[in-house]
Amino acid sequence: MQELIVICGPTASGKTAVAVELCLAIGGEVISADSMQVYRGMDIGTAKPTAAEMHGVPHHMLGVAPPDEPCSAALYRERATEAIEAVNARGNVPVVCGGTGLYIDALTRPMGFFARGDSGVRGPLEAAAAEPGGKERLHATLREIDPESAARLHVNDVRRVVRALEVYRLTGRTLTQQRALDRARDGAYRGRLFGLSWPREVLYRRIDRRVDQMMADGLADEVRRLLDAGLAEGTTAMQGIGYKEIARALAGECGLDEAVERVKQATRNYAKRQLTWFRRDERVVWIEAEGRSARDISREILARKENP
RNA sequence: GCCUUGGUAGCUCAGCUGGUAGAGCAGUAGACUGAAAAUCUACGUGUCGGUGGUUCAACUCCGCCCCAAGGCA
Repeated sequence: MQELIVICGPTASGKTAVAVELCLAIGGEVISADSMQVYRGMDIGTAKPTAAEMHGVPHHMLGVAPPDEPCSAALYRERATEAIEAVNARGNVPVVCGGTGLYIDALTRPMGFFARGDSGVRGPLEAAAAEPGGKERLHATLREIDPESAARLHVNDVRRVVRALEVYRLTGRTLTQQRALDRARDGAYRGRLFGLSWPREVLYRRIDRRVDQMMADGLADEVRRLLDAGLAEGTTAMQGIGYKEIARALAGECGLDEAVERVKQATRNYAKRQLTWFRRDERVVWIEAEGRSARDISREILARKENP
């Protein structure tokens, strides 16, 4: 099974530059693993690498989907797998780089992603959950058909409870049964994950600075362009950090300064969630990034890859 | 100088006819299988501005002082 190098870590940890350095060193091409960079027209707010930052290294899975229809981990895996195989065919090395843990797992772990979301099934379930006592009833229903999942999921985690019921209605198998089937299979690739690590306070300061830079680079204009193009608030893409907050400011709900503060706050919260995700992944080899150049870090990754 | 209103958790504030206090946010930790930058969970001892007094008991009532905002001179 092919081994995939994956550069991961929280937002603003410097993954992009490290991936590029690594590719320059080994003849690689970057496969982005980012749930927001896949959308077209969302560049500044997603910190999509610019042409200058790419240094001629080909990048894939950037801006490959229209922002008005949601992408998904399963869809991502399909497209990313195609991209990886194309890189292989060219005789180059695919280097996965991104902060969306689920997308990385979609490539490197056996995950079924059984049953595409179906609004005909999901809609009524969500409506039922919204009624008084509805969450409790749905959770009780799940407990009957799939006690293990019910025990695993909190009553308030409506999204996952609904999804578990949806999978059962759509496939006739419970989530627990589906997951058991997964365990018997292999993932598409074996992941060699390298995570970039920073002292928390330093990372938070980098985030604040980067948001200011995004504003200077024209984030507000980018959001306005998307809204003018008809992208509705509440779509998956518009739930991206930086987009939902600025959109509200543009609608006059708050000042731009206040929106910027919220973007920073939301980004810091997000970085922390990413850390929780990657920390529990036993495959991740953590690399101290503070005070080091991207090239230096990429050298360490190569060395560690050869001598585990 | 006088009057008024405030001073309670990192921040914004609630509260007590007197029985030593609690929300939201932040922070920290965790979860996560076709929405994942989403969604969900857990964690609250702080000189209740200071100091005297009344009281069995004061964050709560009274006096004085300090600080902030506003008003009057």
